[in-house]
Amino acid sequence: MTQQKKDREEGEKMIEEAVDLFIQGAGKVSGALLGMINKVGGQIYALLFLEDEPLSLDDIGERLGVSKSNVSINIRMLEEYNLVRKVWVKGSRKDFYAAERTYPKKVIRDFLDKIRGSLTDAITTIERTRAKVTEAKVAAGKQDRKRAEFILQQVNLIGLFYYAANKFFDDFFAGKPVNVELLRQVIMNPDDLNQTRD
Amino acid sequence: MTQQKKDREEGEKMIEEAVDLFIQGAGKVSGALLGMINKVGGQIYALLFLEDEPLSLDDIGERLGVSKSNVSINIRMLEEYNLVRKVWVKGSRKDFYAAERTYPKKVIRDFLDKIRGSLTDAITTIERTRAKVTEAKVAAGKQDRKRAEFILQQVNLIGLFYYAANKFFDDFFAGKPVNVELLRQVIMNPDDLNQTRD
DNA sequence: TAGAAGATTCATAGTGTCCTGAACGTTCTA
DNA sequence: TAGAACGTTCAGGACACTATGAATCTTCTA
Repeated sequence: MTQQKKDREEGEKMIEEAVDLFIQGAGKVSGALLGMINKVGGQIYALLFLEDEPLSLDDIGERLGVSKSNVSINIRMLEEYNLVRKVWVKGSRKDFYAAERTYPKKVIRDFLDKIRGSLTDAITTIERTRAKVTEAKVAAGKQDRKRAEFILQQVNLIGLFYYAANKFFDDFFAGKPVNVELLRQVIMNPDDLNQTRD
Repeated sequence: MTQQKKDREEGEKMIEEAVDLFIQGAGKVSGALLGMINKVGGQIYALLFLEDEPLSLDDIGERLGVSKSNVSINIRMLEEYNLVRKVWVKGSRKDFYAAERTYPKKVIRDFLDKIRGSLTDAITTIERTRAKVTEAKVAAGKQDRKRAEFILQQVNLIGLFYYAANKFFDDFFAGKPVNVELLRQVIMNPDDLNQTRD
């Protein structure tokens, strides 16, 4: 075997190792994020993303060391997320899949939407609580009225953050200029702002 | 019983219902977020947050309908997050707890830090993959060199987003002005940017 | 110093998610 | 039309997370 041929084989091996690295990383990150895509889902996407040619379920399962049924389920999820599309390959009865190249757009938007959903939930809760306490205050005796006041004050305090965060997302998605200062002020302590100045 | 007294009792009942509402919402939101604080943890914090006086483990467990051991474990977690502090109450041997009023600052920062951690992981993976493929390209034969090129192109593509997101967070925490446009461009489709203009 | 009061730890059980191989249904082809 | 080639579904098992009551540990006090 010539030295050149040895080099070529070494090169191929290294490429596959690099892909493995990428797949592994993708699995880790997907698994960590808000329960949208699980580890194997992320790995499948990563594999297809680095693959020029579409792959079959068997290809994917074999490459990732994962059962075909698992691949089947996860790839359907990826399809629903529009992260992957079925591709027809001439002369084969198998289904082949290729990665959509718009990865971040879709996933990240869904990720942000999920956070937004939590913010909306929080604000709804805040509003409802405020309304109910305000109503109760009217009927309440002196003692309870004081308690109601305190609760309202606390609820308003917590509202500060959620409204700021919500406004940030709204503006961001609406394409408006966003005011980060509002959020920064609510999140950071003044100390932190000073000490991180460079 | 006078009408006034009835009103007062009604008022007190409504206030407690409002607090329940708030607790319920807090549990839901906590449970949904990145596995930092679980449902009961969120509920405990919510309860203490609306309570003027500090509460004991027994108080909390009874109010939330949850075992004392559960409260014990969760409150320790809240203490570690600096969301709650132990308070000494004259004349009692029990531990009492009160909510820190700095809620959003700490939790939200940890939340963002967790996202940042994922971004860092992703970027590390991207860098490593890039390095390895680049190295492999040298030794590779013509065929593999093409594959290496393709992989590099793909990795760079995905890097676009992660670098933009990472820069956003860095600038945000450093107190620098942030450029949201970069992120917007990577996440949004041009269509979306147009159609959401108001 | 016994035991009461309080907090924590532990073994156990419930729950949800994920993965697998086997069973199944469908479509093609010899 | 039998059977091969596929993809999907399903029952069961592994695992992580959470909640519970009992057991344990610690501190106070009668």
